[in-house]
Amino acid sequence: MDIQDQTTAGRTRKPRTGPGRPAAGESLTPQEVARAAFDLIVAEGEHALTMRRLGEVLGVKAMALYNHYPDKEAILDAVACLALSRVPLPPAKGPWKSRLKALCQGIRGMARQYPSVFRVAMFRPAPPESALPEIEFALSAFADAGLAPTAQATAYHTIRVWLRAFCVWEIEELRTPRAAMMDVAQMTSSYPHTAAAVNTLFSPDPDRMFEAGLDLLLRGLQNWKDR
Amino acid sequence: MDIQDQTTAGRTRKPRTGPGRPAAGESLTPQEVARAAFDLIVAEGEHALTMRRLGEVLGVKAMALYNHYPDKEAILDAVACLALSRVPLPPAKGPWKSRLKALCQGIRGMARQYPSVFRVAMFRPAPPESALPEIEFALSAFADAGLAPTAQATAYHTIRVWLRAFCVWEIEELRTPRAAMMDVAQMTSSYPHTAAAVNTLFSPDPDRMFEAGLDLLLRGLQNWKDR
DNA sequence: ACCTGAACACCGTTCAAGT
DNA sequence: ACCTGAACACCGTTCAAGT
Repeated sequence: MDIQDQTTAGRTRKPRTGPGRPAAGESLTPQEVARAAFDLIVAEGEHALTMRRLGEVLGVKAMALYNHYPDKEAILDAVACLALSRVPLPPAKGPWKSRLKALCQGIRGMARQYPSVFRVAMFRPAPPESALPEIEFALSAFADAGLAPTAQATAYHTIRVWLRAFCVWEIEELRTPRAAMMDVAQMTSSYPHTAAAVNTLFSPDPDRMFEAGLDLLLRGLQNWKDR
Repeated sequence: MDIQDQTTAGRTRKPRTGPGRPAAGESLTPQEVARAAFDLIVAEGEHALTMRRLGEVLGVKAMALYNHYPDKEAILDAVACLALSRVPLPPAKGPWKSRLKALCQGIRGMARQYPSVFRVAMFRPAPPESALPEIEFALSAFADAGLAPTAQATAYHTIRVWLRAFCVWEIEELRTPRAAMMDVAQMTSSYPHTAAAVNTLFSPDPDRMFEAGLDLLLRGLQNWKDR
């Protein structure tokens, strides 16, 4: 799935009446705006998304955007919604643990591919309907694990919260150069357990952390009848 | 448990009386600036923390702050560090599960008491040394659970990530009025598992979610030797 | 209906100048 | 060493005006 779309990337909005343009595209649409915002954040980071800059990309003055969204916040919501729609659902086959792992890996993959957008979208409330397929997929797997409906919902919530935060952590971890390790060894002299695990604590391997965290959660899920 | 910081709680900067000027010989300290920023965010929210406003609170012009911090980002880091220092460590007695629960409850309590600050501090990298007591406390509990050092570190990381994100979610959940429930029921007609758990999914009870999530993680920890 | 220019009320930060 | 005034290069957003 390639998200880069050259057809809209460098296009400047020329006066309508272009015979090549779809009729519906004679003026800006909210979709176009959201898409351009998404691409802009991908290309230049969250800080680059300003109303003026976004207008420029769309060949329009900043003020024109207010014809399609009430404010910048609404545009960011739309970006979050767009990001959510890009998460692929794996096939609903195989053991429940595999299905859940595949789902989580898909979300993590999106986070790694578009880290800036993921940061923005992360804790922004998205309209429920766009998340329903993902929710149903997860709940179905939990059902196969033997959980009652309420427990399914609780389990989904817990894993969702962990996964989103893990991805944000990973993005930050990969961004910052692992340089400031300095003399942690010295500081931990009076903390024996910390000293014994200092490498895993202060130079964690994201892949291992992902596997381990997911494993921990799925282990806890086995025979989890009481919630 | 009282989170108020005894060492600085009562001490306010010698009143720079009114809009007046500093008494001769007195000058701002980084501590004072960080503390004022903390209080300002608590009182008026993150958006209220601007250099000009913070200067005003301290009886000083905005530019004076740059004598003590290189930029606003550094001030936010200091606020994060301050927040971390407010988390009380429970007594290191009793079964390991109880100790971990108490630790998590303490952090959650801080989040609920200072939600705005918590949001700011959340995913901001704090200097490791200020977190060492908390880390040692947790690792010691994991050791009692029978985990090897590497597994202790992994478990700590996973629970830390989940807890931080849970608190951010809870803050958002409590802030937004549970009004937009609308006709989810209708939308879920083609998603049977989602429909069966619709109440827990879309009107979750934070307390129950906290208990359940923590329980899930601690359950997964039992006999978790392989990481 | 959609877009623009100009303006408002802000930002963080730099810099030269004061004490 | 610490603080200030003025200025710079931005923000999001409002509003009246154009088409």
